[in-house]
Amino acid sequence: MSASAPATRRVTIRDVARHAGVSIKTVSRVVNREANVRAETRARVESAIRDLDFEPNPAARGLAARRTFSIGLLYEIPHEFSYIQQLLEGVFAVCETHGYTLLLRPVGESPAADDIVRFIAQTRVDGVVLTAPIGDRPEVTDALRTRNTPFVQISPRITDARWTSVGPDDFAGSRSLTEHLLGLGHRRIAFIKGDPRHGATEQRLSGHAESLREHAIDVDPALIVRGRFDFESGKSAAQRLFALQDRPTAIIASNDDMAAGVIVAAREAGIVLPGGLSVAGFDDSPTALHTWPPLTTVRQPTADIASLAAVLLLEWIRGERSNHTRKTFDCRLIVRQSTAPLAG
Amino acid sequence: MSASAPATRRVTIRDVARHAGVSIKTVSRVVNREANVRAETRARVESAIRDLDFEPNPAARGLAARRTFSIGLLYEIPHEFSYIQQLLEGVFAVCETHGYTLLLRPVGESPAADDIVRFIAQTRVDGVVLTAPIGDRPEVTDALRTRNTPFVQISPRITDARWTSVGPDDFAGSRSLTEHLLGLGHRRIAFIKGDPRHGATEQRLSGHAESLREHAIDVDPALIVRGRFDFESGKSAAQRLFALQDRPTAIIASNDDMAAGVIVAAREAGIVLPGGLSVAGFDDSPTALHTWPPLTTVRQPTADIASLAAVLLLEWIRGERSNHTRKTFDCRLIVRQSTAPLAG
DNA sequence: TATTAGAATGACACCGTTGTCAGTGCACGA
DNA sequence: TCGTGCACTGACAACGGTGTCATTCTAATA
Repeated sequence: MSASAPATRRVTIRDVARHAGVSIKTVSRVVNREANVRAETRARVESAIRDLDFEPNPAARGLAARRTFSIGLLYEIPHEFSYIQQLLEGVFAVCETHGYTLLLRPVGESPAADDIVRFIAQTRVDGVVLTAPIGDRPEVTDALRTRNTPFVQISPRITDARWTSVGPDDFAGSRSLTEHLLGLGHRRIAFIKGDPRHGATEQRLSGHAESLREHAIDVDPALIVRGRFDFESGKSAAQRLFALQDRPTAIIASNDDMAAGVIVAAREAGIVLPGGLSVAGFDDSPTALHTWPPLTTVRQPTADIASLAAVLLLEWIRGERSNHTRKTFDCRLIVRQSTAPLAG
Repeated sequence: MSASAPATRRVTIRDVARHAGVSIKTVSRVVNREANVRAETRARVESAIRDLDFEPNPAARGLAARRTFSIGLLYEIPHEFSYIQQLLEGVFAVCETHGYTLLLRPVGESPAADDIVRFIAQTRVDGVVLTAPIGDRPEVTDALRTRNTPFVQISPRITDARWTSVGPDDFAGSRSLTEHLLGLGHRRIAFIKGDPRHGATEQRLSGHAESLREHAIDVDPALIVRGRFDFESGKSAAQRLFALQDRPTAIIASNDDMAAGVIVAAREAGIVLPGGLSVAGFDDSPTALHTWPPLTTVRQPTADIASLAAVLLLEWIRGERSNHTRKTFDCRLIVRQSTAPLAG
C-alpha cells in the first residue's frame, strides 16, 4: 500500500555490464573516469549507460569506497542570510561539477563541538567548510583534526598554518572605505564594530585605524562602538553616537545590516541623509540597495571565496594537496549615495 | 600521505553486537526502535552503543533498506532568500527529530523537469518538498508520480486532490490588509502583483479584490500593476503608478521586497511617507523592519508551514498516510508605520 | 621469433547494514 | 503433562558498488 514502492527495479551496474558486454568492474572504471580503459570499450560502456539511464547508487558507492562524496557547510544560525546564500552558491557550484553532495548544517550560536562532531559522525561527510566564527573554536578544529576530517575555514580570525582558510581582505577593504570618507572631507568618522567572535570585526577595525593613522588623525575611542552585525545593534549603536557632544559626521558600520540600522536611527533622529551624515556599510548585500539613500559599501567576492574553499577542501579530501594555505581575495569599494562631501 | 586516512577503524554494528553479547540483527532492532526486543536486552545494547560511541553507517543502512533517509528541498534561485531560510528552518527541524538528512537543491528559473529528475536519481532522496512555483509544473509532478517519488508542495497555485500541499491563506491575509487600508479611509488603493507563476500572486490579488467588492468599490484596472516579487520590479511599478493622472493614496505590494522598492521610488519622487502615501507589503520578512517607515505587512507562519510539509512528506514516505491533503495556515496582519490615515 | 613490460580487463571478496525466515523459550489453555 | 501460539533472537543472504589481485592482451624490444 505504500506509495513509495518502486514500479520497477532500478538499473544497476550489472545491467550496464551485461548490456555493454563487459565486467561490472569495467563499468565502474568508466563511471569513475579511471585510466586504462580502451577508448572503444569506454564508448561502448558510455552508450550502455545512456541507453539504460544508469545512475550509480551513492549508498553502494559510499559503502564500498568508504566515503560519501558529500561535504558539509556549517554556519551559525543568526546570520545575515544573504551572505550564507552566496556562500552556498559558491560551494554548491563546485560540488555540482565534482559530483559531490552538499549538506547544510545550521548550528546554534554557541554550538558544542560535540554537536558538530555528531553531525560528521552521523552523516559521514568527507569534509566540511566552516564559516566564521565556527572555525575559530579550538574545540571544533581540534575535534576535526583528531578525527582526520578535512576542513577549510572561511574568514577565520586566527590564521593557523596547520590548516587552510580563505577569506576577503577585510583590512584593505576597510582601509579603502575610510580613505573614501577622508577624501570627502570627513574627519570625525565613527566606526561600529561587528560580532567580536568574527575575524572580520578585528580586520575591518584595523583597516579603518590604519587609514586614520596614515592621515595623522587620532582615533577617538568614543567613536568606536560595539555592534553585533545585526540591524538592531546598528540602530542602537547609532543612537549612542548621536548622543555624543561632538557628533561624528560619518559612520562606518561593519556590515550593511547595521548600516541600515544606522539609517533608520538617523531618520528617527531627524537627521537628513547624506547631507547631515554619511553612512557606509560593508558586504554589498541586497540591503545596500534597499535603503534610502542606497549604501556606499565594500563588496567582497563571497561566492568566489566559497568556491575556492570548496575546491581546496576537495583537493584535501582527495589527497591531492598536503600543504595548507591561506588565500585572500580583494574587496572593492562601491560608492553610492549614502556618503557625501562634508557639509561646509 | 592522504590526510584523510582514518586513524582507527570505525565502530560497526558487529562491535556493538559482540560487546553486548547479542547478534547484529538485535542491535539493528534496537537502533531502529523495532518492537519485540526484551527490555533487558535493549538496555544492554543501548549501553554498548553508548560505550562504543556507535553511529550506524548511513550508506550501509541506505543500501540494505533501499532508502536514503534523506529528503530534498527544491527552490528557485532568484528568490527572496529570507523566505527560503525560514522554510529551511522548518523542514530542517523536522528532519532532525526524525533522523533524516536534508538536501538543498537550488534550481534555475525555468528548470527542465529532467534537471529535477536527475537530482532525485542521483541523490536517491526518499521524497521532496517542492516550493512555489516548481510544484506547479506538470512535467515535474508527472515525473515524480511516474517515479513514485513522494512529494509535498508548498503554496501551489493549483490544488490537486492527487497530492499533498501546504500553504498560507493568502486570500484571507490579503483581504485583511486591504480591509486595514479601507479602515484608514483609503479608496484609491493600488496593488502590485507578484510573479504570475506563483499561486500566491492570484490569491493575494483575489483577496484584495474581494475586500474592495465587499465595500462596493470598483476595481480600477489602472491600479493593478505587474511585479515579479523583487525590489526592482516594485520600484518600477511604483514609478508607473506615480505617473497616473489620479494617483493612488495607498499601494499594496505583494511582498516586502517590492514594498521596499515602492518606498525608494517614493523617496526619489519626493513623496513623504506615510503622510503622502501608505505602503504595505506581504510576508513580514526582515526587510519590513529595515525600511523607513517600517512596513505594515502580513505575516505568514512560513516555518510552521514548512514543518508541516515535512511531517506530511515523511508520513507519506513511511506509508503511514495514503490520503492526500491540502492544509492552509492563517496569516496575521502586522500594522507598522508605513500605513496611515488618509490625509484630509 | 621469442620475450617482456605494461595496458586492459575480469573474478571475487568485501563494505556495514536490513529483510527474511527459521529457530528457541516461555506462558497459557486443554 | 503436553501441545500451541507468540514474543524474542539469530543465521544468512542480499543491497550495489569498489579494491585487490590475477589474468589476458598488445606492442615494443632483443
